[in-house]
Amino acid sequence: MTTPLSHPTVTQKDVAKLARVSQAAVSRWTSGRGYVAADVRERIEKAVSELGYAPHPLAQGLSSGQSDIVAIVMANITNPWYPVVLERITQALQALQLQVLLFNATPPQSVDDVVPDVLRYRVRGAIITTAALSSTAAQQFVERGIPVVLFNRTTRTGGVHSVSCDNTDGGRTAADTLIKSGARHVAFLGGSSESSTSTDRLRGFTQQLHEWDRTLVATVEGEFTYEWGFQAIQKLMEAHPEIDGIFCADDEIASGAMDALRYNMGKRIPEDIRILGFDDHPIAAKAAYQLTTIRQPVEDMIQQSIDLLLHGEIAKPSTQLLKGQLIVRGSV
Amino acid sequence: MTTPLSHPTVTQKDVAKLARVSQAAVSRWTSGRGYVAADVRERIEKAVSELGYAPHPLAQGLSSGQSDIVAIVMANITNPWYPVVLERITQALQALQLQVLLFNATPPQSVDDVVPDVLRYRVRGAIITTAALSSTAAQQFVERGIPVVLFNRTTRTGGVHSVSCDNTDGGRTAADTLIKSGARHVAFLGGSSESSTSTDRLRGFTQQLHEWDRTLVATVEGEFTYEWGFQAIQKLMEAHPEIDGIFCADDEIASGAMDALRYNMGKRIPEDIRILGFDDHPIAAKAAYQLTTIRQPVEDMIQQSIDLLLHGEIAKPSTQLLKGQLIVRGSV
DNA sequence: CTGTTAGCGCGTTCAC
DNA sequence: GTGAACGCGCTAACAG
Repeated sequence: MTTPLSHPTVTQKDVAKLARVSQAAVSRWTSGRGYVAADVRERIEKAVSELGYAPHPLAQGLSSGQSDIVAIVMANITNPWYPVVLERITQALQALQLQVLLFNATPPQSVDDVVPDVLRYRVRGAIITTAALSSTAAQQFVERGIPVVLFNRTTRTGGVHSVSCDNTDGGRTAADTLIKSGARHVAFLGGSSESSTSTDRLRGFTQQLHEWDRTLVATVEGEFTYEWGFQAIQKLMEAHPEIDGIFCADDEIASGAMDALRYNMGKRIPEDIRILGFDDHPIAAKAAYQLTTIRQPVEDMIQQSIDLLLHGEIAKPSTQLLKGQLIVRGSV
Repeated sequence: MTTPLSHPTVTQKDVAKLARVSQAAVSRWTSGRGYVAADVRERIEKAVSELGYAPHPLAQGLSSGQSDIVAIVMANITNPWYPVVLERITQALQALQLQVLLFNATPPQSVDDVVPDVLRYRVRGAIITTAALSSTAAQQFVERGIPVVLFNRTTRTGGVHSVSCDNTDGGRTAADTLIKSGARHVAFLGGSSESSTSTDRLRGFTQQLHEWDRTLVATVEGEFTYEWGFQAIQKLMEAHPEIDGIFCADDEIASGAMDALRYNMGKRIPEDIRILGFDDHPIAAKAAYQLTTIRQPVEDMIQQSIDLLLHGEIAKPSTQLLKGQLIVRGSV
């Protein structure tokens, strides 16, 4: 029995001919929509496996207007938290027979820059894990009926869903944790001041500090990188040597701060100074850091995102806020 | 002046009607192939900008058989070296107006599992950054004329290109570096024994050790993870307490080993024991590790990969081997 | 239940 | 140079 496994492009027409049915019947079979009698189905299935037929998703999309491609717009792939996000998302999507088209929006490129491209592809939906997109860009999606989910970002922009950790609540937890561990003079080492992620965390932190009748000694904002955390902490400590507790907007910043503190300034953690991060990314668990942090519920966030993408109503944008979880290690 | 910016799906036909030319003329204009008179071109361009027309890549692909999508198959996104690879690749590809379709091949899923999917999409080419694919899978690509580049993996499989660091050479450098720094009893902490990456590094290491009249005290192989490095080093040191120099198959393993050595076994690095890694991923530069390592020439590797993808001949598979560079920090 | 017909948006002959 | 006509692989009406 010869197996002509993979000749160049076998189409529905080929299957139809071999099975002696119409091409439309084959289409009904592949799509699962419409009726196909038992004997016809058998002949089709036989032909399909004989020819090694596989539907062409791009052609399917063209005629149905329904793509099975989901766009993911990312900027901070280098920040170790995002790879885990990306990995989980692609896995979840692949399990649903959806494919991931990846768009990079690293600094020279902004989210708005790549929007035209993702639009051109008539994607099924878009997950955006980077700075909030402009309202005009958002509108482009809405007009075309393409669902958008902002991941790890909140927004007031109309028409787009958003899923993120309850950063304000996390900020409060951070304050409690730091104070209870004995910190008396605390500061905040933020990420970008334009990201809701950073500002929300700061807000909750400040609020809760207030509850304890403590005030924030200092706040510095920059970017979500190791390097920035490393530099910023030094200036911060010069200006405010009394600081003995620091809440960092994410674990990357925290790891930079810890390294500067330990290896450049000879501080002990947590004896001299307590450090708290956010995310719980892979590095936080390493023995060299043992960073106490607030873990984002990645799995749930992804599940929600995909749910909204597939079943959410564009007309009623939803904002999901999931609680983070304090992971106690050795840095407080 | 009304700007009907983004009505649902404006096509070549719409442009043609507005410009009072044929749809074929518009097609020639967008593709740049074929002749278009000056006045016609002007009318088209005017209509295009008025309507905000953008070609539909999927339809382009359908009729031309040429896709502008490149598949990237990855497994180890969580290993910090790969995100930087992914970031660079997507940037380079996007600059060329090519889009990235990402496929995840994490353990339950193997490369061969996702091959059918990437095939279905009639992609322009595929870059595979994970375990070598089976020869039957490779053949599927060849039959369809889809160029494949194995990134960071070598192969004897026919029809696929491969770009990687000269791992054998890197292994030799590792031996030299360790020995010159005074190590007398060296061991190798490998990654997966099935990856050419790990075995090539080991081979060069062993060879060069031989040149120095030294033998390898021990070799252990497992996986390219922090956790494995952390555990493996402990067993290794129990069995061979005399070890004072270790070459790790990658920086992830090395960081795990360093942590275990320092925080579980009270060893000093590099005084008591010297550690050498491979890759030069972000963590290696952190103050907490200061890992001496062999940097892979990522930029060049990516450039070569894309070159082969776009201009390489499938009939003559090419194997590129690029030299790594020793980055001296504090761990030897 | 099935086959026929007509598109989806675009590239590509081939006459004019 | 240009446009009419056809086909890429598939879905979605429509009659029968």
